[in-house]
Amino acid sequence: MGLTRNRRKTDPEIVIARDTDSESSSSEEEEEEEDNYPVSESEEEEKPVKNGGKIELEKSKAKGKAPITVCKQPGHEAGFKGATYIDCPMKPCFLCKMPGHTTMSCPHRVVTSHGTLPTSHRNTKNPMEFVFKRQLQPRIPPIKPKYVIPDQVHCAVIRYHSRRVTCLEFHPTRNNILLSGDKKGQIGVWDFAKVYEKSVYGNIHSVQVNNMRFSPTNDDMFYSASSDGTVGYTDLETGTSSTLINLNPDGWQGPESWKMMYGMDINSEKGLVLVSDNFGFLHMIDQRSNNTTGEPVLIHKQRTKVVGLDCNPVQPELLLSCGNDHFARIWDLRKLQSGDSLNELKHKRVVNSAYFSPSSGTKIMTTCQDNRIRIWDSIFGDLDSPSREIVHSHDFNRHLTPFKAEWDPKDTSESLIVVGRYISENYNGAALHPIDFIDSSNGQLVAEVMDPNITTITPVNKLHPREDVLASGSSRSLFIWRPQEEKTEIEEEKKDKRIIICYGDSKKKGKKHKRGSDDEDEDDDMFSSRGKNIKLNKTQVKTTKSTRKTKT
DNA sequence: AAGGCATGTTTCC
DNA sequence: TGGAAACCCTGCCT
Repeated sequence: MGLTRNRRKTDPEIVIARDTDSESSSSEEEEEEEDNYPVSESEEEEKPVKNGGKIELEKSKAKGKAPITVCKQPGHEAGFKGATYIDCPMKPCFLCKMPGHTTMSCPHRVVTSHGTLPTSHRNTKNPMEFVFKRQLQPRIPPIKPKYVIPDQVHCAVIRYHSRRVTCLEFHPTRNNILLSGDKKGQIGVWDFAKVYEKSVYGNIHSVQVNNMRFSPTNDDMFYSASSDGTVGYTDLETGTSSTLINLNPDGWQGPESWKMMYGMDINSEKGLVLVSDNFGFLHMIDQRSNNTTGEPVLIHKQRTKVVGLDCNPVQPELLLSCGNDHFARIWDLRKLQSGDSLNELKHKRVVNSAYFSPSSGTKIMTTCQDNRIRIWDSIFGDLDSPSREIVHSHDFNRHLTPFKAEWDPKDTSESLIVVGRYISENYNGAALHPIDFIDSSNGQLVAEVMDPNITTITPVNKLHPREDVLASGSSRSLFIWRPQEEKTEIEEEKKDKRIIICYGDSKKKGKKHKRGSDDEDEDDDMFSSRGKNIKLNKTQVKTTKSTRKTKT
């Protein structure tokens, strides 16, 4: 049953254009931009001229050598043996968090149905459910379209950001413009059609960008919410930015009082920018005046982060929020009052994201830190328990941007979702972290997308609103994936020029990386060095083609 | 070039 | 309740 393994069937097409004309010209361009980066944090100053964005694979191997003892029992350990993770038998399964088995033998690890849990005690006789079935169901095509999976790296900017990517946003009308925010507060604007056209705005925020939205009334402007406690309103072309809210007008008074902006969405009907903070409050900005309206409303537990906001695409007065108090909540903006949500969706752990389905707005999907994606098939039905729970590895980790499962906005059946996977899989000796496409209506894994050159975890993913394009942020790099295409030789050639490698902090001290020195093995970028590594692994199995997975 | 460690957030007790 | 422990895949620095 249609599990397509979207791994390369042929040689990886992406070649790093090192020392070619195109590449060096790109690096010139690179420099120009990077000179404009403000160096805001002192730690940045101390960076060495050249840092090793080196070979993760070796690292993980190294890990095997220093096993972590995770229980008191002597001899019990956990860690990587090669590319395979071995768990401590005393700990609950790393995937589903249930005791009694290890990750390798987890029942949710079955290849085809990536661990859907059966519906529990659903009340199918609920009248609202009936109404839903009669009135709304007919609008949803019963036959699922054939999924087109963007499974090939089409272009990339390696080490584009100086810190890990935290959020992505496609331009609402210009198909090839991608916004990316990072941990440091910088925002990238990349035209991925003209691959080399990109810029980074470093003075909008001082720390982590958590969410970005384009203005529905002016395509050239976007909002951004940041952990610096501000909401920025920025001109896409010039980077000229104004601050619409600042929750820390008196500056740093210690961690107890420092406020941060997390969730953000726009209610275009009312012309409101909705933003949520780390103290449990919702703030509103009037788009016309660019000023706050009304008082902040407590929508989640006091002093907890409200990480996500989502306005219903059909009924914009319906707001979905989620946060660290283990709840997702549905609100009616017309009668928004603290404690007065329409519904409370309880979770076992922190809820990283909660989204209405993109076209009908009648489904809800949440990503929770208990390694489950939850689906409610109808907001009109029984919301006490989700319609489905899909066990999926997307653990919280301090080094990673929290994972969020995202709908495919183009899938009219509202079932295809994309989400990065935390736990690695042994693909012919290489530990890779695929990006999973899941049919959320049944939990089936539709495709696992990966590239042997990307060995980092990819927690940030977004599907294009109109085209078969996936954008993903992995560590400091951005990737654009498209479906496999017929390859002409011209295409092949072009591909060489589709990967941009940024030498990041190298120039901070006015010193250039050793570009001119005809660097033999100087590829400190992840794409090429990883590629090499994979080759090593391939030779082990005596083939230079196919990185076919050897999973059992 | 292998190893140390800063880092933040959540859960545990 | 607050303080401490845990943390499985970062990335930088020595």
